[in-house]
Amino acid sequence: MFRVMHIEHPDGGRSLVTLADIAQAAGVSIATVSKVLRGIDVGTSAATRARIQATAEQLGYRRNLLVEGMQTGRSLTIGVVIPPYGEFTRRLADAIHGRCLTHGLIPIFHWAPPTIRRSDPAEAEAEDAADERAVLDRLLDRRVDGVLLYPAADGALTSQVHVCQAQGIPVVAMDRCPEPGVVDFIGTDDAAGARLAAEHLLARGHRRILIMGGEARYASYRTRTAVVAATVQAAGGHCTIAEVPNADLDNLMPHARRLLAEDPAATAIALGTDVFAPAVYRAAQEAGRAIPGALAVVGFAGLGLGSCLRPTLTTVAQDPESLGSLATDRLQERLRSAVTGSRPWSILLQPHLEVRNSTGGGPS
Amino acid sequence: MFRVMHIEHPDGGRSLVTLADIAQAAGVSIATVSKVLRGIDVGTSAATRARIQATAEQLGYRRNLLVEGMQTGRSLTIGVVIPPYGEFTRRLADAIHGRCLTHGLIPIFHWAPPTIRRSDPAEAEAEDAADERAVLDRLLDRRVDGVLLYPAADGALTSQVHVCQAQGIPVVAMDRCPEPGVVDFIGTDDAAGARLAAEHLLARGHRRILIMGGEARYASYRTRTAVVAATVQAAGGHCTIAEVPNADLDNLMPHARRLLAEDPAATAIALGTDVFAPAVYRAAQEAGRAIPGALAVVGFAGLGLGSCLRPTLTTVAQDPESLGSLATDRLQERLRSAVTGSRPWSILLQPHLEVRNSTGGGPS
DNA sequence: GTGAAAGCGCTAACAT
DNA sequence: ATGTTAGCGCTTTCAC
Repeated sequence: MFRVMHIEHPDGGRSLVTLADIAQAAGVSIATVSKVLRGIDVGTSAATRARIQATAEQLGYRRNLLVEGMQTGRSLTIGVVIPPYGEFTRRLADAIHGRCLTHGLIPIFHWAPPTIRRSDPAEAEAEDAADERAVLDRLLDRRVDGVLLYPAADGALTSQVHVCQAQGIPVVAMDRCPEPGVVDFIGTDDAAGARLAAEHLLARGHRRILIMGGEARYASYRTRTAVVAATVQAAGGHCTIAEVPNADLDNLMPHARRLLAEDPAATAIALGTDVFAPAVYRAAQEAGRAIPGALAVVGFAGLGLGSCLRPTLTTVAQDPESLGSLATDRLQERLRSAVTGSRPWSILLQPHLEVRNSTGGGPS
Repeated sequence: MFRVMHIEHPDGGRSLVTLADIAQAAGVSIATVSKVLRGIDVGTSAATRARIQATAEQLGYRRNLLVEGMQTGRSLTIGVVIPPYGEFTRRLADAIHGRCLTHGLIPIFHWAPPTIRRSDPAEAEAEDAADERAVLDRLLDRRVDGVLLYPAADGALTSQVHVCQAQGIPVVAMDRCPEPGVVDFIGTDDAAGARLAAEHLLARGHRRILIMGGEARYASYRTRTAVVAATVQAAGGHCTIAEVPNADLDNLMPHARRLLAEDPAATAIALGTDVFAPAVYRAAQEAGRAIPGALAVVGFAGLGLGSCLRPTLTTVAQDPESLGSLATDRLQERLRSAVTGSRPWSILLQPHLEVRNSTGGGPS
């Protein structure tokens, strides 16, 4: 096979130019070209350096990261496993992507394929786990240098984390933790957030409070529900709690109606997630209860949705941007200090209360 | 459930199992292992095959796609360039990802880094272009097999498309076209959508109609605005048009207010995108105009936002899922038939009207 | 200062 | 039915 080499202007038809091509064109060895192009200073003369740079540029050379990756054992990619659940994860992904670019890494995103929901939760969970496993394997096949994990549930993927660690591939878990203390973890302080929500309602005089909590199999939702309830009760209030599945508006409505009906004397409702808000708003409307007059609502997440709703939703705002940035930066550190450096690291981001109209506060 | 493997690797643990390891353990040659593991039938005996499979499994072999990619010239990855503009692109990305998995490909997403908005549009555009260029280059460095492109604007990236094509890397453009007729393209039929919107308003008796159009430098927005106006005028109606930048709620408000004030006799407004709706809703409220009673609103996009708003937003619904799936499938075809197969392909998806409350129709 | 040479882990012709 | 032999494009000693 012969190689056709055109010398054209920079943007011209660049085909697969190799170091060998440059070496030949510049009259030096491949080794020298390699060193110069990667900025490794072994005392190459300025003249040679310039000539090589120019030749490379002229031939339209592009590094081959597949080969470099194989060669150096560093593919300059990281794997990111995220489920496709909407705005939160999207913002998270954006943040990760941004930080990766500044680190010269490229993230390979792998949202676990949307699982067909089984009626049997255990079955569904098993399937989720299998999916995520497969996904992680595919990432490892690509020889990613590290992995950012957003497990489907707490405790998911522990075995996969071990596989990674055994291979010396750093892992940072986000939002949900596969195995506390064993892997770097960064999440949100749900307890603190729940306290903010509860105290806000208490401060506004509410004592009978509904809690529309998310699925209890997620630690985040468990914590939020429990802490709101505890805080309210400690203040002499009373809570009525419902556990509600993650679903779309239509499927959420029955739950919302039922909960509102369960304690008509309740004057406020705390949500496990902003996602429940539209259903609650509509159910309240159906029941002829004005928000915030007859029912105050506080969400959890800080999604954009909250400011679209009328009245705007008071919510405990999380910070997916920081979550993503910090996780990425941490992973990068692990990557740099090669091996198992310091102890696993575990930090919780503090959410803050975004007071808006659904609790009678805020501007606009 | 999971099997614990205590295979101490001679290499000190860090390095992964290679074909050579398997070959040695199974007492065969590397080539045979390679063939068996890739399912290439050259008449290998069932016994050998089984032995190799078992050994590979036992040693926990994982293929090295970096090497395979270098070797075969097919990295089994595709590059996806998408700007980070929210729900639409997120749904698009999801669809792409899903289809990639079924094709055994892995998408490498690269949303162009959010540009700092320059006051000078030309400058901003130049910057966008530079960003996207860099992004595409990074993808090519990774030796992606193909590229899915969502250009920042029509006509963007044309030179990059040529680079790809010169290298034999298939490109499919989505939603906006770098260069009609030169590259595979799939988009939405904006004209048809605009007609749907206009005819809907006309059918409801509206004759004085406001158009809050998106930035005219995007062909989509230009088309939507022009076709709505033309359709309305053809029916003897009258339009007042404003071009509005893509911005957040606060920055949108002045535009919305101004437009509403400009023709107080107008009874309806057509939006270039659903994103404008919250601002219009608020401006209408400020002006004491009820929706849909005193002002009918029709959006364009079909975002989830529309069903959160009260009243729910009638909108021309696009279909990012189909867009992504079709684009991916098309790229896959190009990948299979190796070289420049058939003529560039260009199709437009038909949007449909989602009638909801903001025009006085629909349920709920 | 620069280059020759030995791989990296794998695929793919060609032998046997 | 299986093994041998070249590479792929690059990095990395270690000579000259």
